[in-house]
Amino acid sequence: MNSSENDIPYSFEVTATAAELHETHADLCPDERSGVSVSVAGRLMLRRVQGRICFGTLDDASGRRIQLFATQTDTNEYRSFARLSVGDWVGAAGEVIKTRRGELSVEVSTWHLLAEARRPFPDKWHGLADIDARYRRRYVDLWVSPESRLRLQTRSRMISSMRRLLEEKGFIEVETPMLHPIAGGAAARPFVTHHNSLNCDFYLRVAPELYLKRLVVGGLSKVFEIGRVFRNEGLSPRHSPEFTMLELYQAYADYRDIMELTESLISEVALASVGTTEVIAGDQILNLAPPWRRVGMEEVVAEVTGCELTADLDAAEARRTAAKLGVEVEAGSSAGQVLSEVYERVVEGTLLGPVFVCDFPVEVSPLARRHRSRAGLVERFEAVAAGRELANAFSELTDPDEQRGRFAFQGQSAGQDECEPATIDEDYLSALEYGLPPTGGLGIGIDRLTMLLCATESIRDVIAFPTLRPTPAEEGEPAEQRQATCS
RNA sequence: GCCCCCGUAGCCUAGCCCGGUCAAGGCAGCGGACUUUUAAUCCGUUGAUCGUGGGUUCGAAUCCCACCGGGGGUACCA
Repeated sequence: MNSSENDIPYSFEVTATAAELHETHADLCPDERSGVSVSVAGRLMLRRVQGRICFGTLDDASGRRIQLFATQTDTNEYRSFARLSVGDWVGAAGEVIKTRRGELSVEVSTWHLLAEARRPFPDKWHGLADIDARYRRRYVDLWVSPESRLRLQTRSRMISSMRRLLEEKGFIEVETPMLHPIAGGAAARPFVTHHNSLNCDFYLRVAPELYLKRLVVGGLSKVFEIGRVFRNEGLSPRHSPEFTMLELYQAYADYRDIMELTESLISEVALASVGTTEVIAGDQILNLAPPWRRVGMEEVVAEVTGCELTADLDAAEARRTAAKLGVEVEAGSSAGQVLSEVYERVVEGTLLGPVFVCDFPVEVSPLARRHRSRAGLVERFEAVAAGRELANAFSELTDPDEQRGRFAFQGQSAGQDECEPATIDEDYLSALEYGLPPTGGLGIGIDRLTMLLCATESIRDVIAFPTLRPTPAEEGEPAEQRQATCS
């Protein structure tokens, strides 16, 4: 089609969606007319010209499609209509009818081209098979692959129900900095960026944890944040350099309270977003309805491996047990580190769940409070479903002196890696010195939860625009030049 | 970072293993027929230096090397 912008209207009044029409006119019989006039708009996905009549399939992203029925006698500009391309945006007005073959349709009397698809759409039947193209040109993928659109819709419903549930429970949503002078709250390699007028480097946050707990010190006793965090590490079907986390903190609560909160939150979010607590995990089905099983890490490791491996074991003996199980550990590893390593390597992946794996070794949990009765462990749990970590939570460590000691210990091990800034967050310690009440904290990976609810295996499927290597065209002019023109 | 696999017209694929009328088919596009189609159908037709660059060879989509992009695995990831 040859169209100029002059031919395109500035607005178009839509009076019905395809989904609404299918609902309202479900009882129309074949070859029956409704007498109702509507106007619809969307993308033309198929077109069948039959001489003096023409059928088109309109997709308006409402979840259903509606057929457009045009005839030479009744349709304005019929000849042009019959020449529309697959992918063109069309607004059409006319009576709702059912064709002789029983397909609900809008019999087009007037119509407008709303946007021309100048680039050809992918194969109407096969769609986009090239995975790279699906991620790089998601705007095409969303039309061609309904399941892609569905996943983003599910994600949206999930997050909005999560907000609603937390607000109902008295939590307030807050926003903490993304630019951190010190990358804290998780042991991940950060992205570094530079602020020109302050002339200093910042790290993109790897977790909001330390700032959220500062707010609890400040008296905001139930806070949560849903936001992006950034980790400069490898990509995989389960890891994206930027991903979305929910973190929440509740004063006066311990990790047992947080378990109850977690299982109710996740099961209700599942109900609200996919309508069921049963989700498919490979060839199995798991049920997210509470209560979830609670089991100690030491117990679940014994259960799965048949080996007694506890945090208070002699370190050398623990390492021998790991070797027997085929798990490589570093030479000087403590029993707690070995326990955690064996759990992650051989146990976690086998757990269908949902299950709370509780009481982690203190060495791998620098921000969690010591267990009230078990030596060498902390009050921490991970929620596991389909062999993957869904949530991580603990009774927060509130003692500033012990926190300083834990940071120092982490600094020693992190110091071996020259890329890891091992700076201690003195301001956070000072916040603790002003007093953090007993607090329970929780982190949920939103992308992983979406994957579980959508039964998909790749994190890229639940992120609209996943991180990819830029194409040469996207890299554009060199950074130095850009900086010079901006400053 | 390392290992394995993939890259053919706008889209989906065949050909690659055993180099030589192999650059093929379908959809889309373009021209034509058609008043009830559902990936409409029928007739005709345009379109690809086979990811890029080297090499081997009389001859390479096909074999070799490097690079680019992607996928999977692995490593890093309190």
